[in-house]
Amino acid sequence: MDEQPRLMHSHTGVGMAGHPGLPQHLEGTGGADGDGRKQDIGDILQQIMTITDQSLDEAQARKHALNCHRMKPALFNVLCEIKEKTVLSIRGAQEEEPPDPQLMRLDNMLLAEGVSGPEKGGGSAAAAAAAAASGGVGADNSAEHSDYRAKLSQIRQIYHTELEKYEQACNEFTTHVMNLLREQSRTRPISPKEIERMVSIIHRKFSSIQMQLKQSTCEAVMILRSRFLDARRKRRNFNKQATEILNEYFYSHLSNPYPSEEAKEELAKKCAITVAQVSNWFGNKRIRYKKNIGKFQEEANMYAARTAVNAANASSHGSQANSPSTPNSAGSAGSFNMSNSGDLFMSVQSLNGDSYQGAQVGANVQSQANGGWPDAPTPSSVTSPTEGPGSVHSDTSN
DNA sequence: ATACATGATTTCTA
DNA sequence: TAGAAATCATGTAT
Repeated sequence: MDEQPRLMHSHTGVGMAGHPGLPQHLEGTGGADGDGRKQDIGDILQQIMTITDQSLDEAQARKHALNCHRMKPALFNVLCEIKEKTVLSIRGAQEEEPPDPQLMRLDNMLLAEGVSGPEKGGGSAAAAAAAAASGGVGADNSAEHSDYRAKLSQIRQIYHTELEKYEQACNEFTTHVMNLLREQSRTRPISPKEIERMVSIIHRKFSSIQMQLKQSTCEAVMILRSRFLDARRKRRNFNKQATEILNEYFYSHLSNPYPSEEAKEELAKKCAITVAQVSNWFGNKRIRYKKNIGKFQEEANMYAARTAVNAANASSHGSQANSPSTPNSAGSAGSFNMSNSGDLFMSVQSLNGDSYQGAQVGANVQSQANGGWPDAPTPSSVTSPTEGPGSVHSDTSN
């Protein structure tokens, strides 16, 4: 650092502070030694022009020589003048960029997903929100959530280290360029504004890289979300017990398989699923049963038989006077009222008749099924829509 | 690989 | 707004 870099100040004019006694006008130095000076300037320019062709050491040496050359201040002034004249065109390129809407969107999303926000909390909050939206399934849900959170924090960590890396690289590069410019300002005039501009260009470049990082982070989060939190994707079949409970209710209320709100809650509790899932299940079951009764006959028989056994046990144990409530659950008796006795009776019948053949019992169940459905399909075999111990039609049409 | 089963979602209707 | 119907997307058995 033998010499301070001399930055060009706007409109400083040709008289540079660091160069007292400079010739104000080169062209004014005519006469005898004019030719000599022209020759000198020609040399300098030639050296400048060829400086890039030389090796680094050579160039360094040449640079030093140029810096020490007696004509150097004069050349510097000429460059200053030229710069003064061309600075307008540079200024034209300067513009204030508005905040990029896409970048803002990415930032917002990363913030919302808890990737770029304050340490923890954000992520778990987002996960909880998403879980609530997807209608969680209780136990195994929390495991998936911790998995989700772990993955999210992994993304978060990668994002932050990458971001830091980019920022560091950006700073390093900026200081490097600024040093370079300062260094160059010894031989050519550089205004602070130019440096500022250069820095902003560098920052723009790096911010576009950052944007790519943000973009890919967003994508990763979206993929993670859809993979872990989209209810459809992570559909799990209910466990056997839950399905049995639901089926038992369905087939023992076949004449009116529309559980009340309380009944749904009860079922949801027993099955460890949500009320909405119970509603879904009954919706699906009703429509699928109705669409293809034949296919469900075996199942219907099975549950009817099971219900019958339960009922038989119940009646043989206690007094049979007021037993016809819920077949298998005392707790839910209150809401399961209508048509229970009919179902039960039928089931018992079919069992007692020791003809536990799919077709026969199926016919029983089916005849029952028409009872209360708003628009149940009426299979030709079914004749008695009300109750049907006697209406066994041996429907085997499947 | 395929077909079927099944829970969830969407759209429509009364 | 609950439920029917159609559809989607995944789970599972073959």
